[in-house]
Amino acid sequence: MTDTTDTWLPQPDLTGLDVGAVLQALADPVRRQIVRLLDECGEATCSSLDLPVKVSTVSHHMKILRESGVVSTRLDGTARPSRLRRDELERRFPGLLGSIISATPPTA
Amino acid sequence: MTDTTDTWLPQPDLTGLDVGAVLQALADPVRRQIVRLLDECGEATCSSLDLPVKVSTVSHHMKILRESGVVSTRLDGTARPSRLRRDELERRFPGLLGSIISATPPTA
DNA sequence: CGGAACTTACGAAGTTCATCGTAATAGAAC
DNA sequence: GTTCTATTACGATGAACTTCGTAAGTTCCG
Repeated sequence: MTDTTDTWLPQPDLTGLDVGAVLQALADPVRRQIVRLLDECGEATCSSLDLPVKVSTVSHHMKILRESGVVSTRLDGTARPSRLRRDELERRFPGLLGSIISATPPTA
Repeated sequence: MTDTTDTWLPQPDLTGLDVGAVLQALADPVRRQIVRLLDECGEATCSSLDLPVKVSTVSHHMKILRESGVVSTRLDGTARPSRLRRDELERRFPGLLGSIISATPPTA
């Protein structure tokens, strides 16, 4: 995975990560749920996630997560599977993502 | 310090800390600045902090930080000095506070 | 080519939030 | 007791955010 031949949607690089944007992204409960689900399944599209909001809203949240640097989104036909940027986040904000995931219950 | 004879304003206990409330509290740039300043000076009142907002606004932010469990506020005459709940936050969300503080520049 | 499926951009509605000024409260000092 | 200072509660205002429905753009497949 992480095939370099894949095409990706625009996203900030490691040095461009802003702690304010990341925290604001993770402050929303739906987005934390997305993060938790991606942590479990590895990769998912907006429509494949089981969330209590409409797909267009999930797409909006995924965009915020991507632009803040929390997730990467790959182009695969009409699908846009996203995954966590776990290693990069860990390097930039050690412990942050892990604490949040382990503190986010499945029913939040 | 942390004299048990002191009186404190109401605050959630360790098990009552909600990751959503903490992240929402730390998502605001002014509140992150307060956290950074408290990390430096140890304890401070609303009026003693050098911030680009009015004191009444600082009081509002300090209340949010206190109710989310990020700071403790002690009663000392008319003053209400607050300090970080560093150890408790570290036990509940390991690495979170440190990552945020080190990623929050003095001019944010 | 034509249609179906997936995603997102856009506009709108309702809510939440940051900020301020003012007023009220509580302690300290005289 | 009175006055002064420090803090906070309250109301208002304007911005930002979440959510939705709809429409538009892409890709895949008969």
